Amino acid sequence: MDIEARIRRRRQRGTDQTLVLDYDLLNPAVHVPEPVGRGPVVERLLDHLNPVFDGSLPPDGYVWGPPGSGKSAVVSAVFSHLETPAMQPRTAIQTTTRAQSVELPRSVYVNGREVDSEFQLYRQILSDMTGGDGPSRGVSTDTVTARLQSLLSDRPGAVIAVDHADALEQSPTDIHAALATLDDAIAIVFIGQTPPSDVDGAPDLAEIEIPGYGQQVLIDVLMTRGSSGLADDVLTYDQARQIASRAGGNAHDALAALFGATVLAEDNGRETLRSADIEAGIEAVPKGGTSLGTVLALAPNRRRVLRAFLELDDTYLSSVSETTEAIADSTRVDLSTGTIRRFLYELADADIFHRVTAERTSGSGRPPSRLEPRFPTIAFRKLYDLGAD
DNA sequence: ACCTGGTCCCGGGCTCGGTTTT
DNA sequence: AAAACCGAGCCCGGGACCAGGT
Repeated sequence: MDIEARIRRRRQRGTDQTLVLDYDLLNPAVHVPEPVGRGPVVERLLDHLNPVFDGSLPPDGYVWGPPGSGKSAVVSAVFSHLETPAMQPRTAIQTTTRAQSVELPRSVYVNGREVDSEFQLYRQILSDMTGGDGPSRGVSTDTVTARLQSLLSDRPGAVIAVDHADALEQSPTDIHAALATLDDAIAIVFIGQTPPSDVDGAPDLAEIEIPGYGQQVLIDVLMTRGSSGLADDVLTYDQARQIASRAGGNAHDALAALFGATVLAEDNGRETLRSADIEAGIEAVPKGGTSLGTVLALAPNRRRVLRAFLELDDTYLSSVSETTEAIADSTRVDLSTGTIRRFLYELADADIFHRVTAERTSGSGRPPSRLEPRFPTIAFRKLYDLGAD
């Protein structure tokens, strides 16, 4: 384990907490370098990327599958390995029959959830290729694409993974149009949940479909992550099976449930997981809900609103207006009621809340609705509190 | 008719990066 | 070299307007 990870553990671990060793290993939004049980999928992705190892670019591709099937896990793992220095010597060795050493295409991984404008998409690619520095704003979108263009003009190009493509405003076709000037210099691998036939531009791409996890593999995922992230023997096989059986092949939901269960046990000062913890952990992850990654990628003020929401007493949850007022009173947020209200409606629109229309008993006007969270609540609360804001 | 909840949109002002002026 | 200026994207505030009820 690297030193950074050791320091992180120490900062996260309370003085007397012996249950959880490393929250990152339980966090479904954090991907591990070696995903469990996805070997065949990794192979198919490597097959697709094969031209990269000869210094040329593969065709554009579309990786798709249901939520929590390991798409991000596999793609981010493979792409991070492409960038390691170990990849480079091989080209030097193979140069005997070639004129000169072959420079491999760069690989770039962009998370569509963290990108909500065209500007940010290109900026993200640019800053990835230049090692972190790039304008955050203050320049035009055209300037950013122009810089990308000049950066790629004298290189073997780049292969770009655009993860969570469903979250982007632009379809693959739009992105191609916008990047048309550097069409020969880049290959894009889109990743999404929507079947290719329903995505504009996707049917023309090489397709890699990822199925959901099987029950047994999901148990393996839980046991592997649990054994490294938790103290010894905390998670039993039966408990892992209990979680897996309710997760419907969704590794995100399963890990979020385990995360929630351990937080509950820890908060109560226990050193083992009880059946009730497991059950409550599962309950705190809505079926077919929104992923932790999406919620954590929200702008800071929206996360604050969500955090404030999670500590409201039930009496303030009967209507959006009541909830708005209560959040406005919270010390966590410093926003006008109008803005909080707008945020809440926007979050409901983004499926982060579900709006339930109340069966009004009296009064006039349109009946109010109350908000129910559609994201893993316990896990979000803990991760928010661990973060610095 | 009237009321309250919900949707939509846009202008102001902020921050950041680049450019021109001092 | 420093300072002043400018223009870009983005967040917040808020208002106009629509929807759904008595």
